[in-house]
Amino acid sequence: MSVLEKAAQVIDVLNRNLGPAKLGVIADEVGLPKSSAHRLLNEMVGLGMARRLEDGNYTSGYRLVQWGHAADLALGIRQAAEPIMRRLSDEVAESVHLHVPEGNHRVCAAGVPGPQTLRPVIRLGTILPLGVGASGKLLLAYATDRARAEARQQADDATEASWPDEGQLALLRERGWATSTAEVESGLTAISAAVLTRTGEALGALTVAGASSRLPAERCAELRPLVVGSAREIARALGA
Amino acid sequence: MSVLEKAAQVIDVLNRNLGPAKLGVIADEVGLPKSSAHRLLNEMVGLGMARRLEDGNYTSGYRLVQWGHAADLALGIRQAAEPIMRRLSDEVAESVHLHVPEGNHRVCAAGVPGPQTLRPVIRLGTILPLGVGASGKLLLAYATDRARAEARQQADDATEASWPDEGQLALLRERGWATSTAEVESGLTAISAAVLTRTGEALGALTVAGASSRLPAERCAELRPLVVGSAREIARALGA
DNA sequence: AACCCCGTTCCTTTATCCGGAACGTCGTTC
DNA sequence: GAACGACGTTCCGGATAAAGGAACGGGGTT
Repeated sequence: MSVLEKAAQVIDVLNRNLGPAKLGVIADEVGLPKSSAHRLLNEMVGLGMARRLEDGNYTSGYRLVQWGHAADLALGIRQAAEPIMRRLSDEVAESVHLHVPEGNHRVCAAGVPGPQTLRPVIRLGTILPLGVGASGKLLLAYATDRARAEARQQADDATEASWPDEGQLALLRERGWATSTAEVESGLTAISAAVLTRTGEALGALTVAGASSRLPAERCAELRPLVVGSAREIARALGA
Repeated sequence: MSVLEKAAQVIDVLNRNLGPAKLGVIADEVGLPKSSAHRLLNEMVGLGMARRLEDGNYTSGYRLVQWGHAADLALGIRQAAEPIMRRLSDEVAESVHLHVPEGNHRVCAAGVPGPQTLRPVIRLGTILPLGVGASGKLLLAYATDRARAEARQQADDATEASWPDEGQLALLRERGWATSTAEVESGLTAISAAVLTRTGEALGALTVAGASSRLPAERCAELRPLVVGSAREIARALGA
């Protein structure tokens, strides 16, 4: 295993615990001998990827924030989309996500938490499969044949069983929106609208998601035009 | 030179250009033979640190966004401080920064851009020296003797010449605020207030910065209580 | 068609990384 | 207060991954 991969795992551990972690714990979780973990962490501290607190524990370093911020700017999407998403979130009083396609999966590129206590947690950069959930199916409909085939291959049995056929995908492409209930998780309902370029490619999928009890069919129908409208607005803001 | 360091440099190049970069350019800037750069980038793409676009160019990957976001949460400061900073920025119509001490320098931990076209650029994670600028001097005043000595050693000649003596530092500690004009850059004025724990340690320095022409002495005096008040509020929000 | 610029692959040398073992240091227990 | 245990740190020879020169492929240009 390469150093880079190990470093990535260490960072993941540091971030997962959302708090300082001891050397031993890190070494354990990554599956490294203490001495190796020690050497690696020392180097990472030197490069600013990690920090060492006075009490000896390790945490994420400023360099990660720097990189993330810069990468955000490079992607650009977040800056353009978040104001619009925030407004939508206020209007519908639910959490709003934006997923972008990336190879044969999708990545969370922006998110605004809703006012509810029970709400989907937003974690930027999280990878989710195509084909699952409202935005998953929607992005699948716009994906290349190759990405679609790969995504299907990676799907688990349950997902594979309910895989949308060509007709359904064509319908989704025509409408530009999708809904899902209990696909990603039981109790979770989502309404998703495509953010399209002028040429009809999908830049991303804008999604309102919340507890199913708060989002029955009629409420979804109410929300749908708002989601579709905001998605169009984001597309415009991106110059598409 | 270690792989990790090279990877960090590659990421910096990817972020600096704020746009896709070609293999050759990256290899060049990092000072690596093409074949080595190629191998490294391939691995980074595999780990999600970089992405390859259809046209063959490389960009930052989603993993960086993920890490940055998580590191932000881990630090916690930004979440607590930004709403207060946004309000302050609205009130004073200038850019607002928050710097935290880290070893013998300071790091930009949060920022809200002001409405002006001519305004200091905010780049999270940027490292600045102690002792220079309003927040630099302020944080220097609260720094440990060791950090102070190290910072002084690293200072350039001009900075060294105007290095604050013990008396000045004591004054800054007593007041809890500082101003600077043309210290970091000519034409740039800043007013900074310390964010303190209950025990009197500095968690950070809150700074309003803008063009000197918009911030003459009397305007600074006007702004000062607002900055100090917001800094106190952030301290309270952080549970200090 | 010939050329050139880039990216890609290959392969051996080399330098880096690995991790067990031994050591220090602090806090805990008897 | 001595012995123990947990945890971090240092060291060093062997294992391994990284390096980069060289040769190849392919798309665009003169």
